[in-house]
Amino acid sequence: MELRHLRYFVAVAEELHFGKAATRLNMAQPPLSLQIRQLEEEMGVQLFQRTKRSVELTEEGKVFLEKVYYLFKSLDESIETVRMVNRGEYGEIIIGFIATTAYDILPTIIKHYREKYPAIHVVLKQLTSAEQLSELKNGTIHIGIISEPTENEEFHLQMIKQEPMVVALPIEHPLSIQTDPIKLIELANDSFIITGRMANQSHYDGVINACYQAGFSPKIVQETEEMSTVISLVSTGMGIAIVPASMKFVLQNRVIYCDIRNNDFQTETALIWKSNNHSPILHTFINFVKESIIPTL
Amino acid sequence: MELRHLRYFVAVAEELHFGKAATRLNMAQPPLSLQIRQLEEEMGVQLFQRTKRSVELTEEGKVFLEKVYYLFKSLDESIETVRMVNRGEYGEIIIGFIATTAYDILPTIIKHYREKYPAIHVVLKQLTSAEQLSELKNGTIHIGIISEPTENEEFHLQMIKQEPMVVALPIEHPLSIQTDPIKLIELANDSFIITGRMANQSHYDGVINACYQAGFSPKIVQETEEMSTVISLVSTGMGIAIVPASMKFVLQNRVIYCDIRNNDFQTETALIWKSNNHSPILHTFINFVKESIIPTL
DNA sequence: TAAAAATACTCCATAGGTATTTTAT
DNA sequence: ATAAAATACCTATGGAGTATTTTTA
Repeated sequence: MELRHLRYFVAVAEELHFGKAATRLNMAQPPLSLQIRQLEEEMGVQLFQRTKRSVELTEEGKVFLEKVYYLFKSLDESIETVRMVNRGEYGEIIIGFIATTAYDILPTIIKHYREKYPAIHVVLKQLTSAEQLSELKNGTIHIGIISEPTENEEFHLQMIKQEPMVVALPIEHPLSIQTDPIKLIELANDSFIITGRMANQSHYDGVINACYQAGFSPKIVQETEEMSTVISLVSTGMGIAIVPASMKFVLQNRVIYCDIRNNDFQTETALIWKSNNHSPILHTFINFVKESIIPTL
Repeated sequence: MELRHLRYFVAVAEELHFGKAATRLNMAQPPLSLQIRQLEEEMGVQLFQRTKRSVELTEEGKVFLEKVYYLFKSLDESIETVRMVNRGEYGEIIIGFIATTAYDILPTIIKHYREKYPAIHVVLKQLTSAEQLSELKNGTIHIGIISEPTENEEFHLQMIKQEPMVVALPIEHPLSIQTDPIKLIELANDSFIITGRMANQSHYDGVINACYQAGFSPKIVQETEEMSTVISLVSTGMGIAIVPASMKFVLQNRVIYCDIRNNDFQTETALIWKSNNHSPILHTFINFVKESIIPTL
């Protein structure tokens, strides 16, 4: 049995006339009759009641016609789905991200991406930058959102955000009433809260380095896993912290965020993916981020 | 696109080797490669990642493989369903029946028929014998269960039950204590309750005729639509009735059923269908009734 | 260099065409 | 008499085979 037989069957079933069906199929009547007979023989069932002068569907034929309509519909949908996969509009993407992006850039990207590509199943995995590199390698995530953009021939990068660092102060801190940018050296005697070097290496090293440049070594009283925990501890008055500007909206009634004077210490957020991954879904996602998110920064 | 392309695609997708797939398909490798290329061209999508030394499915190919498995499964099921229609095991049968069979023969038939042919949707329509003949003609029922078997070249008949008539007496009736069969002439002065001639012509005429043969004309005090209403009225003491023996189980605590002496007045129940209807479901049903019900009578 | 897919070509099975017959209205 | 499907026979497309080349691990 071939699809040809089914196409011919539908034509004859709809026309109920071998001659007209043949015309519609751009073929002659005898081969059409032959093909229908072949189909009936293979199925072992009479599909049409032929009375030389008129053709009608048997009960078997009526049931089969409905089934064949459904089959062709399924086939068309299958092909369309495959084409969507090809255009990066259908499938699954597993996205790794660092915790700091969860409050700012990630929700925006995912919300708009889901709206534009509703047939793609998005899986989100919160990981450190280092973990993302290893998961990219073994294929358990397709793309990462990291904060330590280090160019490399194995991976491609796309910068998506550069933001300045700000100082987070408990509301009772003496500097919290100051409206001018703070000089880092003013914090030389403060207690610092910071995410651990394991959890966020670039941030840890960045803070240490910025303080060193300012002429002091920060006194670290507490390390945490998450940036949000840092803010939470600042709010209790345990100490101060240097955090990306995007954290400004966390606990803003109990924590004061101050800009840093002459600051060139920034945190950079980038997309990262394996350079040999040519999956259309991945590249649709990358292009989506490039086109829709970056211009709004 | 033909089913051939899909069959070949499945073979290559499962073997991930054109040579082995060709062997499995009992064909040579080059035409197989050609057919797969044709399929990819028609779909406008790469299904395999060929690297001369190894073949693997692309993301598109993986999705398509699942869809194609489903398509072949649907096709197989469709063909099997059509064959079931052909064997009279799938579809719908609309059965007309007279009210008297609803208490006895009909439930038994339908219960066992449904068990044996669960894929057939049974529709039941209670109609008079006359109504069944007209509904058979216009095709709104497929088979009837009637009580006026009149042979005819347009219809075929199959007797399914012959049962004697009995007398239904209210419990307070003088004859109700009698255990011997009643002579009809003993009922000459009784009030008769009977189903109307419109509702059940053969029964009405049969009762009149039986009384006439016994030497009297029955005094009819009430006509009803349904035989069960007749029994109900008998139970109130309004009068007596002559009913088929199968009614014996209705209201048996308040109505006494007595056999009739030297009785040759019987009610006959038969299947009836259009002689030009060769639907397998219909004939499966007829054969089922012949084989399973008649031997139990 | 060896294994596997792609090319190049050849062949023939069968889908499809033409002419005609059969059959029912 | 006519319309429509079936039959008989012919043609040719393209599916499949054989031989060979290309490619890469």
